[in-house]
Amino acid sequence: MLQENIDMFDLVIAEVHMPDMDGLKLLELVGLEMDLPVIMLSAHGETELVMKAISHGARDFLLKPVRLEELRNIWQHVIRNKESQFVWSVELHRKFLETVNQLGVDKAVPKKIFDLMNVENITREDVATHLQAFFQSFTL
DNA sequence: CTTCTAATAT
DNA sequence: CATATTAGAA
Repeated sequence: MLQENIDMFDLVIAEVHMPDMDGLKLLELVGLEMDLPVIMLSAHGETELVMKAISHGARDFLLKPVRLEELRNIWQHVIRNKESQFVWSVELHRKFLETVNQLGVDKAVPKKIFDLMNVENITREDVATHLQAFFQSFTL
């Protein structure tokens, strides 16, 4: 599945002990052929095993039973690295300001600014957040 | 149902 | 601090 559809996966969580393929081998394969974080899973926390997994490139090592919280944390880390954080360059901010002025401060609402700016890789939410921060800094 | 916005989380 | 996410209002 991985080899056919890399794009569909963000994260691999693999049991160390598997019927046919050794979890460590999978780890090596994935690490070698694709750029996916792999998390190893096992019922036993033998130091040797854990260290082996880590040194083979595992991002983390989970012990069964896995608590929901751990899973949550890991997922969030993966997401965070995956989607780079939006950054307001000086030019972008300039454009933003122009647009706001053009609309009139009272009529400047995220959707309108967003539509008018017409910038790639930007979302309405990005604009909304920036607008919020902008007003906030203004009232300081 | 979409969008806004204050509050809150990261 | 800057940006992201959420909740509840509009």
